[in-house]
Amino acid sequence: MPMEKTFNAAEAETRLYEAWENSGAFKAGANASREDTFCIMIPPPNVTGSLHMGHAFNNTLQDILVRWHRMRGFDTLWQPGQDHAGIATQMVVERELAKTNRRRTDMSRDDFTALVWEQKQKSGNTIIDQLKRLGASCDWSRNAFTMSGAPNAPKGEEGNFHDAVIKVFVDMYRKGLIYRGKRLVNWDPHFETAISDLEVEQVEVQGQMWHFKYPLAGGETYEYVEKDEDGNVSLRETRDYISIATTRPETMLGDGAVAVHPSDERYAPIVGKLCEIPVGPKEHRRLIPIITDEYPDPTFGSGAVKITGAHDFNDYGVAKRGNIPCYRLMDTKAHMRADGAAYAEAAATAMAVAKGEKTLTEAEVDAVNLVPDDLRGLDRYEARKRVIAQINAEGLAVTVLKKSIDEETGAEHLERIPLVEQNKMMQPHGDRSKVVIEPMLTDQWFVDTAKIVEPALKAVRDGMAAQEAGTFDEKAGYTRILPERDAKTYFHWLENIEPWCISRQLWWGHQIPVWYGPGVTKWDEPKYYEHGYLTDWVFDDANPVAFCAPDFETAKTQALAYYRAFENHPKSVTVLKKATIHEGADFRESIDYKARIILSRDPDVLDTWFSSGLWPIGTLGWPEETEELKKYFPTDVLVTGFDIIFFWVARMMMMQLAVVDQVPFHTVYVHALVRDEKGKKMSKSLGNVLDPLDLIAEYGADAVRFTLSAMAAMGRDLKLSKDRIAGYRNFTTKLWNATRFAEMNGALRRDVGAADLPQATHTVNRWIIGETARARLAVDEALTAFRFNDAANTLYAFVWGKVCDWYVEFAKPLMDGDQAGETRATMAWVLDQCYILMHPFMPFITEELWGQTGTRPKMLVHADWPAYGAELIDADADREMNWVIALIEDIRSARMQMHVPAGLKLPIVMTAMDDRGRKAFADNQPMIERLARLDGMTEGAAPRGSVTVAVEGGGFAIPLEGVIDIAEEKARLSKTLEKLEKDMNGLRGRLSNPKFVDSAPEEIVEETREKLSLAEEEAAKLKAALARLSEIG
RNA sequence: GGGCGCGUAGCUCAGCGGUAGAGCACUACGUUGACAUCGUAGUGGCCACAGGUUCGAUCCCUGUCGCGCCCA
Repeated sequence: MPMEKTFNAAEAETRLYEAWENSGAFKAGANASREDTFCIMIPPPNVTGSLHMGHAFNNTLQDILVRWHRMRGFDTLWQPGQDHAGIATQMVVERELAKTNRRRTDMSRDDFTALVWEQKQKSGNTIIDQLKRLGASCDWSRNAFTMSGAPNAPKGEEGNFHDAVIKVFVDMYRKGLIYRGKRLVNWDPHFETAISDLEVEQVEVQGQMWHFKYPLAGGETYEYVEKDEDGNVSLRETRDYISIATTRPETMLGDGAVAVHPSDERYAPIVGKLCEIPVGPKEHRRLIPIITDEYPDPTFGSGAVKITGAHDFNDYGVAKRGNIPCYRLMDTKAHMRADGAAYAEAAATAMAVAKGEKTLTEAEVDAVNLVPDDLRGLDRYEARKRVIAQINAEGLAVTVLKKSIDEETGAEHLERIPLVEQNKMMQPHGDRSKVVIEPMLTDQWFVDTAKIVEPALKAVRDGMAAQEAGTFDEKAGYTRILPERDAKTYFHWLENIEPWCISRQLWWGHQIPVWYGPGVTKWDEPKYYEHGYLTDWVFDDANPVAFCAPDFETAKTQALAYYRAFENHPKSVTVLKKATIHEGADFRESIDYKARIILSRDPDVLDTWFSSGLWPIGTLGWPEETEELKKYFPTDVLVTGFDIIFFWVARMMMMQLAVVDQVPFHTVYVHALVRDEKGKKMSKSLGNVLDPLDLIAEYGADAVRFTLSAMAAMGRDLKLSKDRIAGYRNFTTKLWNATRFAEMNGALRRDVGAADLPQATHTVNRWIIGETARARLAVDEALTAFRFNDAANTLYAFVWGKVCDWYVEFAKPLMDGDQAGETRATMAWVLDQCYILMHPFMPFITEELWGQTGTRPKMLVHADWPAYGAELIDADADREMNWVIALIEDIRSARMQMHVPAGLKLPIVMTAMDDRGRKAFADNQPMIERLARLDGMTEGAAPRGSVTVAVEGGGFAIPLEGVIDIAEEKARLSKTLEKLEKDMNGLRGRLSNPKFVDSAPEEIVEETREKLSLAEEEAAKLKAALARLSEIG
């Protein structure tokens, strides 16, 4: 059955993908013919996600590497999977609940996570199916999930990723690499969870800055002096206050101090004194100290900064340095706190602290609610309004004079109004919730990154050094990041690493394997406790003890050991040594003094990136010593976007090194962003998103893939336009039609086995075999260096520019000559090579052509990648064909410029020619005549009125008496000559410079001389031709 | 403010010490045993600017001007 006229991508893609999958073509180790392994871990997409252009790009590159290695016989694994995307997934389910007016908190945690699992099972396959449409050759039988094997995972979600995550947490905890502490974190009031710095987006907003007066305690006054740049006094007044600027007046309630720069002379007289926070009930106004710190910028605002340690990162630093208490003002929804003792009592406590009469523990400070009773429970923005109103009402706002003119009377009014500056400012927003992040002092778990960062830095330092030195070794245990620029990003981040907050106040995720029991305070002598027991110890609820273990039973064992270690005084009635341990919701409620101890599990879950940080070992079955782990770990290449170098790459490096003491991969290839054709980032709100699936439907997956690879210049964003994709779709059609031509001419390998190299004698055939070898070398070299665009462009130029444009044309007249047999064999071989070399880039059409053109022992996906190289390049054939091509191009060009009708066949006269030229012409005369539209060649002098074609080794004349426009031909020759002479001048200039001849490398000088002599030769011919023309014209 | 980049043909970009390449777009002409999703020919560049190093700079160095991105 003859081939269809074009490739039907939509029909073939599904069919071919199924054929690959059904035959197990993508399974780990499929087609392996050598010991070497090659393993890529997919960057796990969110389980609720769908394929976007970035994924398409990322996975196309991975697939190219994977298919290339698989064809080369490597034992290859492309490990797929998805991550559970804590916040994002929980958000999807909560949004779904909201449709029926339900909330997560209306149900139990287990019921909620069951719903999330349902959602996962509903949407988890979407992205997998999409990746399949792209042609991704992952081993889907090994598909992994970062929550697999979690305690309440439904059937079909078994696996041991959960075990791996928990084991790592426990191990790191025991090694002291994980700790819990009260820290200022980015709090998302919408999701009511902490999020990491990396999940915060800074957004520029129009902000307002209020200026308030903090009166000095006891009505004290001081001389406030301002000086200009020259040191002259520009303002001097007596003040009884210090002026503060703030963008967040509601946080004034939690101020612990006012800070000024130590060098700021304006405030020197009042440093160390107390001032009053100008808000809250008058009778309980709090006093706070004026301190010095390097943080305040004397040139900004008033130079004095209020310090609210619990709600601002900079202030937190100042508070820590100055030992200033951090009073938390808000609850998890960022509403003003409504808990704890009444304001009067809280304010009194805070006063005592400020005066140094009292010190509080961290927990005690946190219990102090300094929100005045009338503001309790309000939203933070509502509270802000009220605070401002109260201060203004009291006349404690800094004011400015404002002039207004009465429109009727024309009278001027001057009034004082509060100073409110309008400033652009950066405000933190949650990248998922889009609400304003509230810095919040909370208990969280942290990875002590400072302790594990060094090996991760060293591995890449070593890898980059080796790369630089050209001694890079994949097995050396270090890692390189390509392009180099991204290694800089990596270093920069890791060298300035902050502790990593890994706890999230979510329900969906790996629950932290820590159980809390009550602390124990032990006395030297037994006392009668309030319940009437005689005892030498008492539980201390405020300071619980943590037991970290993989499961409750183990935690229980630890707890027993812990509690029993408290020796009991012989006189004690209660005996801790006989303590029993139970698991429960809240140990505080369940303690009794017969030492029945309740352990309650930390409700928080781990940051998703903590689990995806273990992706390389976790997907391979760690902590079990699986075959796959032994075989494929460390993996080879990670292909990822630059935007998750911090999120993921750095953390994988740190964690794999910390857990198994090995780098997870030897090479990280970082690619850039796919943008729209105008260079804008694709975003839903801009509406400029190109959906890869639409593009695949329109142009075929091969065209989309090829476009992405052809544009994948390292480290450069790619601007994607449909025109470009259409161009590469045309390329697939070109290959298809070249095959059709071969089919029509019986030049296919039907029923021929492996693609053996044909025995070619004709120059044309020897030449294209050499070109094929060149292409294979270039593709391999490019892919080895991760230069996907070079590889793709090499293939484009070879298939279209060499095979289709020239070889197929040259072959036409050979199809019924003496060399017909070898030409058919060569064409079949060349096309096979095209399919093979193109397959990693365009898997579908090449597999289809492979199948349609012969009965093959294996599918193309498993075809052997060729190993031939320079030995197939025939220098003589090369030279000859290049001469022929140049001649044809020159004749075509001359004809076109002389306006010779395209269909007119012309005779040609060889005016002079060396032996090599004669041979080249004779060998290829039918092709030259056909492609240059010639009709017979004679030798002799150039006839009157002919155009001249100069080639290496000689020249031709094409008689055009009557057709030729002499002026036009003169212009044509002059133009060429002019260009040539310009070149020659440059070359002569260089050669006549003794410094050039002396210091430039010999081969450059030689090359320059050759160029000049060739140019001179051609120029002479052109001049002769011009002279002839002058005679007649 | 700090860091990392980028300014090359109308557009999108390669190249990165030996006087510039591709694709698309554009113009003209279309015939030959696959292909109009095509063929042939052509137009188009002080390689941002100014200095420096070098026999030689689009390429290396310094500065200036524009433009991105990341982190504050």
